[in-house]
Amino acid sequence: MNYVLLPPAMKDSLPQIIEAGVQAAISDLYGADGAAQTITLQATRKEFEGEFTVVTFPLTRVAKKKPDEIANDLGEYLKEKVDEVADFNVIKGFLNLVIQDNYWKEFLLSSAVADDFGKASANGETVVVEFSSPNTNKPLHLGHVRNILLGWSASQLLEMAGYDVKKVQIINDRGIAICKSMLAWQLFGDGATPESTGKKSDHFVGDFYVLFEQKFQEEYKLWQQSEEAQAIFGKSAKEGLSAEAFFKSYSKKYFNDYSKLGEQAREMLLRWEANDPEVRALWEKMNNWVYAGFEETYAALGVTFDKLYYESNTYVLGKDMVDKGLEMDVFHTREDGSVYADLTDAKLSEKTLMRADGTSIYITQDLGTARLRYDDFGAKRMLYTVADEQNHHFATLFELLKRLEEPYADGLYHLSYGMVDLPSGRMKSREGTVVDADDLMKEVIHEARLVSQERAATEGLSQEDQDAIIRQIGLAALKFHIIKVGPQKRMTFDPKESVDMQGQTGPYVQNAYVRTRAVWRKADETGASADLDLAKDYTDLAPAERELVHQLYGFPELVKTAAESYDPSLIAMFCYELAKNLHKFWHDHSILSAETPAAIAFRLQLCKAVGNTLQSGMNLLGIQVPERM
RNA sequence: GGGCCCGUAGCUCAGGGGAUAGAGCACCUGACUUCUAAUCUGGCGGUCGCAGGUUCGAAUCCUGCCGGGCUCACCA
Repeated sequence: MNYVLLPPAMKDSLPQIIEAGVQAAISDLYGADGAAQTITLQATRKEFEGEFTVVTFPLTRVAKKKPDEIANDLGEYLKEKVDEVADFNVIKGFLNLVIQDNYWKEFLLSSAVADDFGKASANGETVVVEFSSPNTNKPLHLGHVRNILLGWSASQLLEMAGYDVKKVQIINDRGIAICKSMLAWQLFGDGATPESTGKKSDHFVGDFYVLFEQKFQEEYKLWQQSEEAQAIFGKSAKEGLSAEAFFKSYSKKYFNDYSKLGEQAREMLLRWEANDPEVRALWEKMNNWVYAGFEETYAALGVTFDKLYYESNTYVLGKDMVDKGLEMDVFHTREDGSVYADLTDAKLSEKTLMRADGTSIYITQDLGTARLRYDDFGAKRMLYTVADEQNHHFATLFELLKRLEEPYADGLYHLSYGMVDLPSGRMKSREGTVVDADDLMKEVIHEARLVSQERAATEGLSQEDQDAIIRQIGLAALKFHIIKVGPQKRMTFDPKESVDMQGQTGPYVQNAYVRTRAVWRKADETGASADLDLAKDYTDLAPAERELVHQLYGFPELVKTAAESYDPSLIAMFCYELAKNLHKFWHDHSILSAETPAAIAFRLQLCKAVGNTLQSGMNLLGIQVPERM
């Protein structure tokens, strides 16, 4: 990957320079093959002076000396022979290296201040990122929010790392669930519409889904009193099982075999599949309501997609993939005509891909959809942002595509993430504990408004501008709170903590950015110069200044790492640390009344670079930064 | 039962061979005449689930156990 990071004279990174220097030192001082040694290099702990630390313990064998002596040897050598190394100190076998101020200055003023700092040049590769992918029977909830933030951030990261990213979602727009909403609307809706009720349209449809479940439960409760039901209970219930427990587990069976409502819903699904014009029209009407609602939510979250796939189209796909598999002899036919793949040698199970009646199943569609996306975009990498409950499904899907020798098979990745719990436990739609995405945003924005009202920082701005800022702050709190947790981890979402605006939060980072902007506004007023040549005259960087520059220095590499591991939480942590150091610097040093004009210019440039980097970092997370707050 | 994931401060989370294990919240504490106090200072807080092993060095790697989650459909 080519990073537009350093001017030609600085094309080797500091770790590379140091490593080469240490290897040369080993050859020169100890007569061993330095190039054969792996050098352990790490960031210097902040309680010691220096930026990079060489761990000398592993070198005792080649050097035949004590760690402290080796560290001193190496330190002397590097200080003398490597321009970038200004000084060193040794603590218990750890060699801490201090980098030349000139190097940091050159880096800051020529690279870090650039608007595209950290951005890789295009690599000509396309990657498809799937995320969100909701059902159309109810509005988006907290679980979707984590999914969307992860998928979006991964997309932004990949883009910054040089990829051409296509953001897609597959919308589950068919099946029994939407039929339930449709039926409830038909039976109990009385011709109501989102307009007539003033409800947000996806919530309107979701409410009918809930209503269906209510009516179904009422019907079910009534049926449980019947002789038929009691007979079944008497016959099928195991010893000691209460009626309540039995009927709870029997619900699905009741829906399929006895329920009037169930029968009607299933009939609607059949009519849908038979392309019944009336049902199709209703289906389109209700789905369009849902889409309009989703659109609002996506817009509020600030996400967009390049292409939408609909299951009503893709559920027929995959049959040619099955044929291909049969031809290649990686899939096999059973006696009843059904098709399966034996994946037991890959520590997976035997997987059916086609029923005896020739109809396909879920995973078959996914085979076809993967191929369709490849045909659409030519992407050899595809990312699926889906909760970890589907780990096995994706392992199976990827294995199948590999055996089919699909050209993109090696570039498939399941961006798996842990589900979101509430402090009270798991979210359950049946128990009404699901946190709605729209409500959530409303709440954090409300909270941001309250905090904002105690301050006067945005006085003089139009109401519209103030509202926009408040929105940005509230959403920053929410998004940062979710994205700062590593994807793999199941997370507990406490609504109280999600509206925090102090400490390790989005608004804290935003505030650091705002400060870097405020000082530039003031500089414009007072006519303070930020001239680059003037800034170069600054000497003797303060520890807080080198710390900031050093941190900026790591950003491009971090973007690369985060993109490769699809882990936005790394960026969130970086933004927080950078903001923290900016705040500390701000507190300890004056910028516009620094000792010399050169110091003022340097610090202004430092603020600019930090501000730009905070902005890029936050944008990678789908978070905006305001100019004032 | 098999497979995968998780277990670190009261709570939410970082760290995934290297120095005395870190942040934030909460609690206690000090700092606004200044470029934004949504900030900064100090304090309190730990058998890194348990037990073995590998290593100069283990929260980190290996093995076994304990606890939690997900999954192993001709459901989606």
